[in-house]
Amino acid sequence: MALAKEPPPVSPRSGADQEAEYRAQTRLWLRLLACTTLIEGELRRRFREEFDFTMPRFDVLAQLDREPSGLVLGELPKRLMVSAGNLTPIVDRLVEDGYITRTPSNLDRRVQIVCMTVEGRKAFRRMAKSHGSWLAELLAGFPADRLDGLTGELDELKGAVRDAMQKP
Amino acid sequence: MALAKEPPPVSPRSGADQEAEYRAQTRLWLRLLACTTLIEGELRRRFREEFDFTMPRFDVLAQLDREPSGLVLGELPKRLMVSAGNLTPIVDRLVEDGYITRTPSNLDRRVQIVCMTVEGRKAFRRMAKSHGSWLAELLAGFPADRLDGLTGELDELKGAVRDAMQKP
DNA sequence: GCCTTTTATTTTAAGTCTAAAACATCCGCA
DNA sequence: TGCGGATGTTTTAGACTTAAAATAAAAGGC
Repeated sequence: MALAKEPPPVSPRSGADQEAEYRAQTRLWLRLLACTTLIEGELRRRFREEFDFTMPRFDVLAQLDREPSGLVLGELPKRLMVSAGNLTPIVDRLVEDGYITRTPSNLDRRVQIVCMTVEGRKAFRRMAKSHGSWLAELLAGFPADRLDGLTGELDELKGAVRDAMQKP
Repeated sequence: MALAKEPPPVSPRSGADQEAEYRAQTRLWLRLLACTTLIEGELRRRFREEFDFTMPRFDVLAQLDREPSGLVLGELPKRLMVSAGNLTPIVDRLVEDGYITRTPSNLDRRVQIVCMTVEGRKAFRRMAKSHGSWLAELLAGFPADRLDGLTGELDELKGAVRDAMQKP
């Protein structure tokens, strides 16, 4: 297995190279953060202005929309990557406002099942439509034929980060 | 002006195509958000565990580190893309803890100038070093020779979004 | 059948964030 | 000089966020 020979492929790496990579990584991170912040801020603003709704609330509805038979409450924190305690007041308010229902399971009284109501589903569809067109408007200037390529790169990035977090 | 002729280059676009682009845009947005959330959460966790510090506080110090002569307070919200009101308590606490100073300008008594203290600078350097190595650790699995390419794509994306937000 | 451990959820404390209102000061202009 | 509008900052009200502690119920070992 051709290993040796050519100029050091990996190990005796110069400090300058290391520094350059650090900087490149930091630049990437800052850009990533800037893009997300920019888009998220604009979407949040429109949600608030148009529907007097917040993104976390919308995110919960989006998950439930895919599950006609409802979802175990504990599944939401995992899917939305937020803490469980965080969801309690959000779900509370969605129930209060009539968008979803929360019913305890008969098999395990610790577990609750949340399910979208008919009105909730209607409201969600309306908001999702706007959400899609806002996104289209914001991303219109980015070439459509490179959307998937960039998504793929980000997928790889996500996988790499997840792996790095897994092992330690 | 050659407008007509060839198979519709832009307008009579099929609904299916439009739908496909919507989906591609949504996928991109979700991936972007997932990557940012993942990395941000991990960095925040480490900041808290290692230094009992938060990222917004670190971000403020990072800005001031680049400005030896200090910065007008009003510049911070712009650079960090957060609201002004948000910074007040953060700056308050950084002053309280001795990392920075806040002095009113003599020319304009509305304006305040914030400046890092010696201890603040020392603490920042220590944290920035860890921050860099954490990032390197998290991004280690992503090919180094594609960092700049991805950063460039994100730059374009950011520009496109900014343009879209400018004109409305 | 108890007792310990695990699992699902809520509560609490502290911090971050925004939008909008309130304050304070400055500037231009008559 | 004094007034009206612009600008810099803080305050307020409301929502989200996490981590950690508390509660409640189930599961498993003995």
